[in-house]
Amino acid sequence: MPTEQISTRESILLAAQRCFADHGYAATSLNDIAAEVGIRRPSLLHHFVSKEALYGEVFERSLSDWLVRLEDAVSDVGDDGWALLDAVLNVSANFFADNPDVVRVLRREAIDGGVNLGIDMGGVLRPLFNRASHFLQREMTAGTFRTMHPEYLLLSAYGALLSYFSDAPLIAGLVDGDPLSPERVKAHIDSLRDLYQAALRPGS
Amino acid sequence: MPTEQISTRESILLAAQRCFADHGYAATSLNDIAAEVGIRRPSLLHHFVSKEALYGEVFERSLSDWLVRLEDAVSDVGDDGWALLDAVLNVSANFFADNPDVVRVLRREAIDGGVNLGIDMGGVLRPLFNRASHFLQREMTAGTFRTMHPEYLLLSAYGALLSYFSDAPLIAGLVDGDPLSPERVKAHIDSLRDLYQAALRPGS
DNA sequence: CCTGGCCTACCTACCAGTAGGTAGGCCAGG
DNA sequence: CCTGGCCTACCTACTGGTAGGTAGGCCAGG
Repeated sequence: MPTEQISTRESILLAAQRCFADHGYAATSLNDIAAEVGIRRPSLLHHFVSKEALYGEVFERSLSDWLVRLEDAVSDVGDDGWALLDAVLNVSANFFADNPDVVRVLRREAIDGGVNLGIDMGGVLRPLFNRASHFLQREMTAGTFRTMHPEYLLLSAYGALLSYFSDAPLIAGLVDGDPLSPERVKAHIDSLRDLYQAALRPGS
Repeated sequence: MPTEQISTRESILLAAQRCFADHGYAATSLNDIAAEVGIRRPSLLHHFVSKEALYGEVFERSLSDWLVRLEDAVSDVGDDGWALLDAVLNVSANFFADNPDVVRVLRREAIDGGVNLGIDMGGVLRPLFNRASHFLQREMTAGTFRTMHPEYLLLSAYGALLSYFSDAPLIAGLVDGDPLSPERVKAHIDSLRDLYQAALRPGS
């Protein structure tokens, strides 16, 4: 197997992802990214036609990286509602913990509405959202889950899951120790599972 | 009673809050804010010594507006755990719904870690966080609430509550209708209450 | 009453610095 | 020889911030 040395283009994408995650689109200059890679700005623009194009590629990769991981997880598990829920939680949380830059890029875009650069994040996520919503509805009518409003449940879960990672910089100032350490990430996952199992268990 | 016309300084703060909420600190120019007020940039800098100072004031007001509202709510309600939980949820959600710019400013700062401009958001929130954590712990050992890890529970609730408002631009693309409409906000509050009541009810 | 001085609030004109982006040259490897 | 990848040098647009000036309100002193 060949020693897979990453290309300059790939280095740029990685550096850009980190910068965009740390400081946002506007506060990141192409000089910052180029410096991190170790080249000059015009050389960077040799690989990407514009800052916007570079950002677009970073964002698209971030989103699709998460989605394919999610897709794999739900396809692996059978049709058991609880197992599926657990798989989605586990896969997402571990992915976010391993890729802290991705989640901050996505969150920033979510706040902006994904509109500023012609990115339609809602359009991409909507089918997934509807699918998850219908799944929950089905399991609720089947009696597997307690009946709740599936859309709001989903949005709450999305917020609870994502915020721990996107707001890690703030949370680091609230608790002791690194919130993204394996132990703390596991504790967060366990807590979320416990929360939603208790809330969705039908008896009550 | 005099017709309280707002001062230029106040107009600047309001315009700045909207701009910073919509586009973030770096993507907002003093020209944008000044134009919204209807004055020139140097006139704006007559009222605030620098962009950073202006942002600092906007942020501080945003945070303290929320905190005093919260403080009022918890002081009004007695020592009943469930009522307190409900009050915090209601007051926060309604405040966020009425002040959608505030929550986006705060969320942006949370992602940045509140570090970029010398703002120590964690330091301000930590006492509140600890107080809430101890409250939960007490109620759990007293048997009012089911036993969970209070800190992670708190962080999840924070994320679930806040994200609905901070990510409203994205959510607007996921569901039909304005997520910040009174009906949808009420539905979100009801859903959250239902979720946490089910999760925290001791029997199970 | 009015007049000079001081104040606030605003303006235009300008500064240095930095942004994203382009033109064109150098050079190693195929 | 030519192409890909990198460079320096440059451009225009715009940033936050400053300098200096003006219009008008307030107020004490003559």
